[in-house]
Amino acid sequence: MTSIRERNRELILRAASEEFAEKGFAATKTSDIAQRAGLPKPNVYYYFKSKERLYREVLESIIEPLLQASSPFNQPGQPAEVLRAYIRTKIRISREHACASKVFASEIMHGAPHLSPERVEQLNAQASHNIARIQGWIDEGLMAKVDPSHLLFSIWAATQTYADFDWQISSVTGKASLGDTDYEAAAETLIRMVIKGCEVQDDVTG
Amino acid sequence: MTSIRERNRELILRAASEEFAEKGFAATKTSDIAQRAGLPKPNVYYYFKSKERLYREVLESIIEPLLQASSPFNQPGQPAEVLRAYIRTKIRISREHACASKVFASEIMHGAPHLSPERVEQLNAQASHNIARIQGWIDEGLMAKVDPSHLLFSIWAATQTYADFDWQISSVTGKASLGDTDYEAAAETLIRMVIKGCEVQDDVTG
DNA sequence: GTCTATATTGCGATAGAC
DNA sequence: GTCTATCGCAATATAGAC
Repeated sequence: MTSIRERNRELILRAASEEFAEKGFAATKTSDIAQRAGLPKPNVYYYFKSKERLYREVLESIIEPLLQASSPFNQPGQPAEVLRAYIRTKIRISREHACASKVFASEIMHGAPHLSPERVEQLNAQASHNIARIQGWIDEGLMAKVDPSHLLFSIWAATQTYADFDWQISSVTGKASLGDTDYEAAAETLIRMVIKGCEVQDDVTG
Repeated sequence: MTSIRERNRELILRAASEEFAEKGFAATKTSDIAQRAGLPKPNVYYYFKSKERLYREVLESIIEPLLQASSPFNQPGQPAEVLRAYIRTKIRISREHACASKVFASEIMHGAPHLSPERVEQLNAQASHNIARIQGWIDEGLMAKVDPSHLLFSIWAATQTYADFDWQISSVTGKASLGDTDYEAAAETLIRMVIKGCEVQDDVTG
């Protein structure tokens, strides 16, 4: 059973994600969020104390999926399998959590002023773990000697870009929005660059 | 001879680039720009009519370098040469025009509301040209059949990321700022992924 | 719990002295 | 051409009726 409270909170959170993603934190008006949610403005303040706390909740909503995306790195598996799964998951997040993803990117771009040190530490720890795992593969001779950090940065950038720069991608491709086949092509292209480009040992492609 | 006028304009433009890059358009206060430039606030309005016009000038300052970056695609050359030169130039822009680059990214992320249709058209035309050139190489059998658009998006993302997400990169690597060797490693890693990953014909790496 | 009507503040922009 | 002092407005936040 979903109470009115839960329902309204959900409506506001969704509207806020969209508004913050479109215009950024500072440029977004709480009245616009309320309007998009179909509720009067004071409700926004009633459910979420302030614009900033609402923003923090939107931000928080993307962290869990983001950490989850690294799960392939936390399980046993061949390098090619792990990297493939990771890239596919990252692209899926860009697609399914496009708004929150964009809000997160904008936050990071401006030095993460609203992100708690704990969260930052958590994300960094996962990143360090992934980098170490890649370095391990290199040491075992399972892939070429590339810089693991820069490899990871490239994967982040290339997957995030489908959420962050959707406007540019639409503008260049002429498509209003990307479909299944586009995301499939995006994943294929990046996976190829990583697996072949880094000579990752792989039973499928050699 | 540089007049006071030119000098002050330059000071304000530089300060504005930094402020806009750090906080985004809406969150930036003209008083902060003035303070950073070491000038009183009304001077900002005297030289640049409004906050928005100042912002547009900052934005404009990155377009020329950005279009310039595609020059390898506008000259004859082997695929590997062109791609290598392009990637190196894009990374250099991320480094040398870090602030304006970030402002541009933020603008694009929010749907380019301040960018003139002419500029958008210009950038899209160049992008289309680059994509067509890559497709040409594929048709000639000079590289593997990858999706040229997605390849280009990946290159944009992976090179821009060093400007846009500098905070994250510092945070993960633990370095306050990247040096020559870091940018060199970044370029090497990406070039490898593109050339090897897309099986671009190349006399050097085969 | 919900919403109308209002308080408050902070910032973009300018008038006018030098 | 430059800067001090101030206006006006827009947007966050709330008091208080229902």
